[in-house]
Amino acid sequence: MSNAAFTRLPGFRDFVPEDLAVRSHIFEAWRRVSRRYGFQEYDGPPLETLELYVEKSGEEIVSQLYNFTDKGDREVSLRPEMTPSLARILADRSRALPKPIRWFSIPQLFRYERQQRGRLREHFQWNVDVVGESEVGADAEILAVALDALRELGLGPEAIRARVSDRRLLSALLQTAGVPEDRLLAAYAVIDKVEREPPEKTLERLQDEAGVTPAQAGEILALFQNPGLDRVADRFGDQEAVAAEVERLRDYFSILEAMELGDFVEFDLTIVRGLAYYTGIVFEIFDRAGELRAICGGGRYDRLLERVGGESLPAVGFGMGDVVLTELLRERALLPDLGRELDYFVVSVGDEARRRALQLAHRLREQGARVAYSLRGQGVRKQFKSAESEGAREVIVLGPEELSQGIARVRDMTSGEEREVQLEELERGP
RNA sequence: GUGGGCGUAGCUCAGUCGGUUAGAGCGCCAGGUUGUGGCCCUGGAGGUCGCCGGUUCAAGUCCGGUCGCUCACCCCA
Repeated sequence: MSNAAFTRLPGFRDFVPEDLAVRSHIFEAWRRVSRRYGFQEYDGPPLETLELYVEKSGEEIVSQLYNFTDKGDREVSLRPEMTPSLARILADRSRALPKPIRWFSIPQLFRYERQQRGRLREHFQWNVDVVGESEVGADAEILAVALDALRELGLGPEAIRARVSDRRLLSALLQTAGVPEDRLLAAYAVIDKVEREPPEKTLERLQDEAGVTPAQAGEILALFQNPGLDRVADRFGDQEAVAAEVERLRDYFSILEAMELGDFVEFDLTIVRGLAYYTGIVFEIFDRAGELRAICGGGRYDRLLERVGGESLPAVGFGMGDVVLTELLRERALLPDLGRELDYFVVSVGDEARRRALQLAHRLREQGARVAYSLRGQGVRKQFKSAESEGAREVIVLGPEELSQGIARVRDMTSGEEREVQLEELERGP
């Protein structure tokens, strides 16, 4: 293999033109959709103080930070997620900004952990946030942005689905079912695993970790075995706290219905999300086949800004990574041909024609055309081969014959058709 | 962090029981006479067989370690 002296760091990627083209394809879709919804792009530094993450993100993230001590003896970390930076930035200036604040970013994020499929030490993540709006319309808008971007990339409701829950509802349900308030987080952790663990295990863990009786554990488990907002309403709707949360979620779903995105979304109480700062509606978007990790995850985090020392502002947002998304698009053959492309390749015959060809190329480039030619004298056959491999749509042939008539021969490389065009006309442009 | 699988050319892979100078296809470069690409023909470059050590007269092949990749677990941006 390669000379082992210089290797890429594990979990990091090179982007050769072919790969960068895929990345750009995705970024461009993200930016287009962001702007369509009226969001503005921002960025921050990739390196932050370690402190920014220690308490805000939860213990799980902290143990996987890509952190170190810098030369000024500062404890620093490459950013593992964007939200704390956003909170920090807004803490300074949110007061002066018109609300709601609608910002997006495409940061490169880092984590120090063993890489596996869909999970590297570095990735790009599209972050979209609405800050300063507590109503459910903001929650719906956020999910709509995420879904529209995926649609833009060719993923319809047959390919992906958004699973939505609400921490407030879950908390109300769990407390109604007997989970003490100080055990809620522990209960979330159990529920997060409901899909992947056998029911007996869940029952056991609910008793051990969430501190409920066997009967209560059974009741909680039943909630997840019979999902559906209506069922929840039927069973617990008489509880005021639960009823209010159910009502809000119904609003949320009806907004998405109105946006014609209803086919993508479903209520799913097992969606918890690991991050400690979520406070309301949370969601994750998955491929329907269920083969890949989550493509996107987000939710409401109403307390984070004040915790970072800013104004108390409600916020909702999501992150969508490039790694899993690229895998899914590749799997579904949704990546367009992103090869080299040239408008013209100029082929010249002889020295005099070559000089004229350089002038022609220069003028075409001034018009914005993508133009290339052989950088050294080569036979016509060879020049045509280069034109082919560089993806030229048309080849312009300039030789003594053409020069004497003031024309150029233009060959369409797809059809093979060739026509004569006045040089002046070519240089004047379209 | 724990466990499994895999490392031979840029890519996909072959390589017999351990035996001499490690192969193929694709790709790349050059040529097929300075007027026409795709197809075709000819030639070429490119490998310390991931790395280090061990066994052996002899290691791509067997053993140990290590690094990398990968899958699962843990966890989840």
